[in-house]
Amino acid sequence: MNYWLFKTEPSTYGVDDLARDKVTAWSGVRNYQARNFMRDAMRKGDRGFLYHSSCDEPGIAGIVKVSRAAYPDESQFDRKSRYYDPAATPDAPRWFNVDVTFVKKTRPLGIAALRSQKALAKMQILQRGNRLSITPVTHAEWKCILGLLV
DNA sequence: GCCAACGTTGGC
DNA sequence: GCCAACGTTGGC
Repeated sequence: MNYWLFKTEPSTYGVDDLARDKVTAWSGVRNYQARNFMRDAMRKGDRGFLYHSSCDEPGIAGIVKVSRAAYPDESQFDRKSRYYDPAATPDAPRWFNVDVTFVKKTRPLGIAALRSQKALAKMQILQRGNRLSITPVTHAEWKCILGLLV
């Protein structure tokens, strides 16, 4: 089983939205590296943190699980969507998404608290200039953060 | 609002 | 294929 971090802006779709929906297609990812993580490396049953960015309290806000492996992202075919991609066709989809299921809302664990942990020094989300919306989390990082949430 | 960092675009 | 310009991201 692998661990991941899903970054999202709570003003668009945050942990409370997922708690309400229970499951959602993690669509709209338009970055090749992040797509490749979903398409090539994510498996059903993987776990992840939900991370809130571009908000008052950036940090970890919830725990999720991957409930369906990658499949073509419907929004790439939708002309009305901001994620529409004219170069994508159903026969040759360019973008993929997994389904993410709500596990639980955590107490907010802010970026400063994360930075204060030596064990998390190399965590991708904390690196300078990081912009990837999906990043792998190591088992050690996962355990460290779970410990902080107890 | 600022600024650093990064990905994408497009001219050549 | 190079690289400058541009747009976006995201913490502060």
